[in-house]
Amino acid sequence: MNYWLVKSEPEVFGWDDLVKDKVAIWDGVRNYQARNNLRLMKKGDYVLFYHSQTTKDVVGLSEVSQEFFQDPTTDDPNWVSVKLIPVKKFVEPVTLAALKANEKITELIMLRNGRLSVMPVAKNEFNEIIKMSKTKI
DNA sequence: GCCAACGTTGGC
DNA sequence: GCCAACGTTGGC
Repeated sequence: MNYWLVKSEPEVFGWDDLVKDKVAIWDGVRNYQARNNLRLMKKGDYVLFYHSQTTKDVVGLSEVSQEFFQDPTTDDPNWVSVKLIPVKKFVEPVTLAALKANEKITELIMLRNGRLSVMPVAKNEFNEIIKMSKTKI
């Protein structure tokens, strides 16, 4: 099983929207690196859900419910989507500042490349983030 | 609102 | 194939 993190602007599509809709089609990705990561996602992989721009925190855990398929918002076969379902809202959101301050979190791509919207997370760092969220999975 | 970082585009 | 210019993202 692999671990991932996706970024979303809550004003466009936030955690509450995911819960309300019960499933999200993760479409509109137009970046090759992010696209490559979408293609590597397997059903059942855990996906951290991060709110960019506003609160800048990881707010919950989601899961891949369907592996990649043609992005329905374009006919260009370069672009793919996956489906995500909510697993659990974090008891305490994990802020970007807290991630930066945690010495155990060193590889997280977001801390170096602020622009990538879909990225892998190392297992030990994933576990650390879950621990920081005070949430039982 | 500004600016840094980075990806993409297009001229050569 | 290189590199400058430009656009976009996202933190501050």
